[in-house]
Amino acid sequence: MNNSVSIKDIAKKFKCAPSTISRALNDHPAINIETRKTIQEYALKVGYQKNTLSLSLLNNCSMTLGLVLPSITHYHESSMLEGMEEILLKSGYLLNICVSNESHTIEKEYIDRLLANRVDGLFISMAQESYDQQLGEHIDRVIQRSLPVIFIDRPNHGVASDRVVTDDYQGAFMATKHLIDMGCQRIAHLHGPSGISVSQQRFLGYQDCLIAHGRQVEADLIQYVHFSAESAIQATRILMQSDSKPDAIFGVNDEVCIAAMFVLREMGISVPNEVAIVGFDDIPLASFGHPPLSSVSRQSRKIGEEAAKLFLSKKDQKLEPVTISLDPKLIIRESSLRS
Amino acid sequence: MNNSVSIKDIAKKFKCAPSTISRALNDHPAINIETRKTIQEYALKVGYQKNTLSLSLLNNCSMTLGLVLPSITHYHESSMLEGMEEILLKSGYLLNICVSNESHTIEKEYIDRLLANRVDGLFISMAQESYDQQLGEHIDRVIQRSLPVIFIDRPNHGVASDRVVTDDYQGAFMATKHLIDMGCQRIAHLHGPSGISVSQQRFLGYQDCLIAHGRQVEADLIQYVHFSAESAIQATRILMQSDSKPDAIFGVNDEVCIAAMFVLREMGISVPNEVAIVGFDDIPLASFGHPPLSSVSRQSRKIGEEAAKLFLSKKDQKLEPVTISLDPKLIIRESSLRS
DNA sequence: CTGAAAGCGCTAACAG
DNA sequence: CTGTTAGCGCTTTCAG
Repeated sequence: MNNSVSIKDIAKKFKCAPSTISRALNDHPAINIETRKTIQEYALKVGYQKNTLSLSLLNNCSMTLGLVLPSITHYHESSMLEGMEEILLKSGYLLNICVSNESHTIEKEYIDRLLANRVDGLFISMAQESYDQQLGEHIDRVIQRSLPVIFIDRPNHGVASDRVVTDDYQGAFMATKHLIDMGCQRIAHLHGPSGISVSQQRFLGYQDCLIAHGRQVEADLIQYVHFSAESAIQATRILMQSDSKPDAIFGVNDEVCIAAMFVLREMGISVPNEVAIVGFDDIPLASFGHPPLSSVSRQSRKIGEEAAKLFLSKKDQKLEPVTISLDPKLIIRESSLRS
Repeated sequence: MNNSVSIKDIAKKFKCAPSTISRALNDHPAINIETRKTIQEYALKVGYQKNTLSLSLLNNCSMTLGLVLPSITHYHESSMLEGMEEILLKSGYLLNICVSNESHTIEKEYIDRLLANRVDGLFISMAQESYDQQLGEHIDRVIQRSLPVIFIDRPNHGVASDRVVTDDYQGAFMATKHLIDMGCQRIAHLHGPSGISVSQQRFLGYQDCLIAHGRQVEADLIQYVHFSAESAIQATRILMQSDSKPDAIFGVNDEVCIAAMFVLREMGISVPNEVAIVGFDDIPLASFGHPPLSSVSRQSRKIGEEAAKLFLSKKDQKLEPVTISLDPKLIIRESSLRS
């Protein structure tokens, strides 16, 4: 399957030692400048491509990184990936992407493969299953190898480790505060899947803000959803059909809020006047909702950039674990603007 | 950086040859079953992890693939990626992802890196720049190495090669036909970036359908956009402020249509009665638009699955180049339903 | 049943 | 300025 030409092949052609070719190709000053040129040209002509695998073996460094994510179809994740790519492109790294689909088994399998391929570092947003069942030994194993591991969004069960996150708690607090400021009295929450840090933090921010303003956290006002729009349909209906209807909804992400607005429209309930809405993530389509959706931006792309930079700064010198926490930004649009 | 234990280390511990350890770890029947067990247990205990790089070097096969995409933040791309992952997970492959950001230079750089890392195959959706400037030698070089290359969505300048695509032409034709059937007289098109196959095919389907129904293709009814929602704002305004307003819009993707509906709402123009709309891609949020957006589904996830399967079927036996063309599906929702 | 040796592609130390 | 040699981690003949 592989027709590739090696340094030895070139050496034969020039009737010299492989090391000479190696040096010439690497522009080693000890080699006659003329010879260097000739060899380089020939290499180019025959399409010589350095085999990095051999170097990885030699130098114990593969210039390859692993990224393990529960999914990739949400804007936040793919945008983060683009941020990482941008930084890593310049540093010569290649990124192995692995989608765990929230499964612990798959996550473990992928991590094994990444280790076998000797990635130089690992970025991971843990699968819900791993998180739920407190299964962390597969990752501890990686850390014990003193391989840099950087957690994204979801932490590693409180174990001190490098992390890049948005302050979800603060973002949720800000969103809830904003709804209170708008005069909303009964603020509901579309709660993300339990066990996931992102869901928990957003709920806590919501809860603490209510409490800080002398409000109750009412069980009726909380409905559990997944991160998909579909999952919010039923939840929103239940919310609005209850005896104690909310006059605001803070959703765990934008998708569920867009679905909620859809249901409200169907029910003839006006947004923001009867029900004000704030989402999370600030996906590009948020501003084109009906009405435009207020949302907490978590700077997805920047998370990726920061994670990549953190790795680059860590790879040489071992330092204490660092948590980079980005500030969320509340983007106020019509869906929560009451006059 | 790498504390990893090698087969040699284990051999020392057991005072035997590395080859014995290798065999034991691979469950070679020639090794005493007892010894095998003991060695395997020890390996597990000390966290031995096979170094796949050495095998790649040995077997000329890295179990690693490359995926080069112009971007990853659109649902179509990330969903396709998930489809690929699902298939490749079972076959033991790891996927290197590279986002070219439509730049030829970056694309080339990434392909070089992938080749240097000896990927066993390459999936690519060409950057617009490469496409525009007919720059294909970087990819021809890959093909000449007889490395399997599978084109996704965007073909390789008509050169026969393995491809997985949705039939964009047919999808556009169906969408346009549907608008005609709904009684629309002046069907506008939000045309994607020129030079990109996807844009061209969708335009051609639109054009040919109009012609097939005795309509004219009017320049006034065509506005160029990018694949982002923002880009459609201005385009839609121009369309609706012209002397010859359209009564339907077929957009190159769902994002631009959602933005178009937003502008129409602002202008007080009703959808679908004054202007009917059909998009492309059927993103998850399409059904939650106001009104729900009709769209042509291109089976994004399936494209990824088919591409992965195609690679797996090709890797052993060399066969003639194959084009897998998936049928698009028109999903009719309110945005185009006239009574 | 187990060991020794060669080799995948490359570089770097050491000689010439 | 260039060649020789060893070795990264592993498997696989070929011998014992």
